[in-house]
Amino acid sequence: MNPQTIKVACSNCNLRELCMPVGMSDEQLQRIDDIVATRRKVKRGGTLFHSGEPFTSLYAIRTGFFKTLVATEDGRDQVTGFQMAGEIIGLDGIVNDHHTCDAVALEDADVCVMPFDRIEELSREVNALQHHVHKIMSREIVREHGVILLLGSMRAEERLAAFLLNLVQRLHARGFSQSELVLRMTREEIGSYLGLKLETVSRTFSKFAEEGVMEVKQRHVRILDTQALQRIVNHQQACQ
Amino acid sequence: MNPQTIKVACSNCNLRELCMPVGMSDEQLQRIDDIVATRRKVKRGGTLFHSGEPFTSLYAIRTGFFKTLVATEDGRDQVTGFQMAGEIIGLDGIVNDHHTCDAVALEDADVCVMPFDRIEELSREVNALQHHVHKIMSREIVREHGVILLLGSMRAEERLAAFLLNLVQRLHARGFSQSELVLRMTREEIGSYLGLKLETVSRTFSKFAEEGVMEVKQRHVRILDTQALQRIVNHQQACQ
DNA sequence: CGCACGGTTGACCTGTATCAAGCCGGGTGG
DNA sequence: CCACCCGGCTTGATACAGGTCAACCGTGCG
Repeated sequence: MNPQTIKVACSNCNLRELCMPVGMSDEQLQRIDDIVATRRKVKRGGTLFHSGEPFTSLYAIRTGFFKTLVATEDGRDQVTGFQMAGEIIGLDGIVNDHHTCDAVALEDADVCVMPFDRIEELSREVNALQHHVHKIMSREIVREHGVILLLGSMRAEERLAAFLLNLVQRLHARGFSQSELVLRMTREEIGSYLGLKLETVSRTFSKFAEEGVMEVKQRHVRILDTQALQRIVNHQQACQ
Repeated sequence: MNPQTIKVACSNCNLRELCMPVGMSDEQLQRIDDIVATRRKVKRGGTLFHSGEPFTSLYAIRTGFFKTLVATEDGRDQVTGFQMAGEIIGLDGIVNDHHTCDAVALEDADVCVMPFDRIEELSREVNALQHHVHKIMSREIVREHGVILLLGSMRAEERLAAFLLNLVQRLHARGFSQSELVLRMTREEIGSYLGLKLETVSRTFSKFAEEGVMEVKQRHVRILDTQALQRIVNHQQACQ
C-alpha cells in the first residue's frame, strides 16, 4: 500500500492529545480527520519548507525532529526552534502567504499535511478547533517570548541549562526519560539557537559534566542533578 | 459626554487599515464595530495588563506607546517589544487564559478593548475577520523571529541600527518622518529589548553620532544616513 | 580502513559588562 | 523666577565572558 494514500485519522492517532483539541464529540472528531490531506516524509537533512515558498499548509509532526531557521541576506542564520512529534510548524507562513523560515529535518520525519484553507473552513464550524488554532498560535508566541528572554538576559550556562531542561521536559511529556536524552542536533545548531558559538556550547557541556550535573558523551546526555540545572537557570547568585 | 460611553466605530477609525481587514462590505464593517466593547485609557507608567491576570480581551492601541515585558522568578526582566498605534496586544494570553507578560504604557494611551470571545464568535461568521486574526498572530510570530535573529546573531551596533530602522519605518507607516523620531523609552528599556546594558546603548548612539550617521540629543534622533544604517545591519564586513 | 565531520580543548583576543564619576534638563518648591 | 534635585544620560577605566583561531581527537559512514 502506498503510504501517500493511507487514510490518516487523527481520531485514533496516539499524538492526538498533543496536537488536537480534547473533549470533542465523535462527529466533530470525524470531521477533524478530514483536515489531514496527506502525509509527507522528509529525510534527515531534507527541508519541509523553505523560506520564500508559498504557504499552503500547516504541518503536524508525527515522527522525527525538526529545526526551524531564519536567515539574513548577508548569509547569517539563526535557529529559532527545535520541534518534535505532536508539534505544529508552518505558522510563520500565514501572514504573507509565504514561509519566512526553513524547516529542516534533523532525523527522518513524517508529517501530517493540513491545508490551511481547510483548517479555516472547518474551524468556522467547530468551535473547539477554532479555539485550538488560536491556542497553538498563542503558545508559539509565548514560547518565543521565552527564547527572547533567554537570549536577552541569560549567560551561557543559564542558556544551556534552560535548553536542556526544556528539551527533557518535552521528551518526558512524550513518554521518554526525564533524565536521559539523545541530542538530535549538533553543537553548532545548539549554539545557533542559544546565541553562542559551538566551542562555548562544548565547553559548557564539559563544565556541567565536571561539576557532576550530568554525564555527556557526544550526543548522549544523562542529567544527574535536575535541581542543580534549575538553580543555574534561576541564577541563584545575586544579580541586584 | 463620558468617554467611556462613546460608541466606538472601527468603520470610521483612521487606524482601520492598520488593525482591521480591508475590503469588507458595509454590513460586515458594521458588525466589526460591535467587537469593540469599550475603550480604556492608560496613564504613562500604568499597566494595561499584568502577567498572571486573567485573559479576556485583545487590545488595539488607538494612541500611545507601550512596552511588553516578561519576567523571571529571580527578578530579571526582558522587554519583548514596543507597540504603537494600530497594533494589537494581548495575544500571549490566549493559550492559558492568563497573560504571561506585562504591558506598560510609555506615554498616555488609549486602547480599544476587544473581548476575545466576541472576536471568536464573529470570526466564525466573517471570513475576512477570521483570516485577519490569524494573520495578526502569524505576524507576531514572524516579528519575534526577527527579534530572536537580532538577539542571537547581531552585535551591539547592528542591533541598535536594526532597532532604529524598524522604529522609523513603523512611524513612517503612520505618517511620521522617515528620518526624525522621538524615542518614547529610556536607554535602559532599549537595552533590555536589545539584550544590551544601557551604557552600551548610550555609547553606540554616541558612536553613530560621531560617524555622522545620525544626530542624537537625548531622546531626539535625526537619521542622516539611512543607507549607512542599512549597511551596518547587513553586516558588510566579511563574516566568513 | 580511512576519511571527513563533529566534538573537545587550549591560548589568546575583543566586545560588552561593570563600576564609577559627572553632566544635563525638566519639574518642583521656595 | 530661580535654585535645587533627581532621573536619565554620557563617558572613562577596568574586568571578564565568550568569541576566535588552531590543533587534535573520536567515531561512524562509505
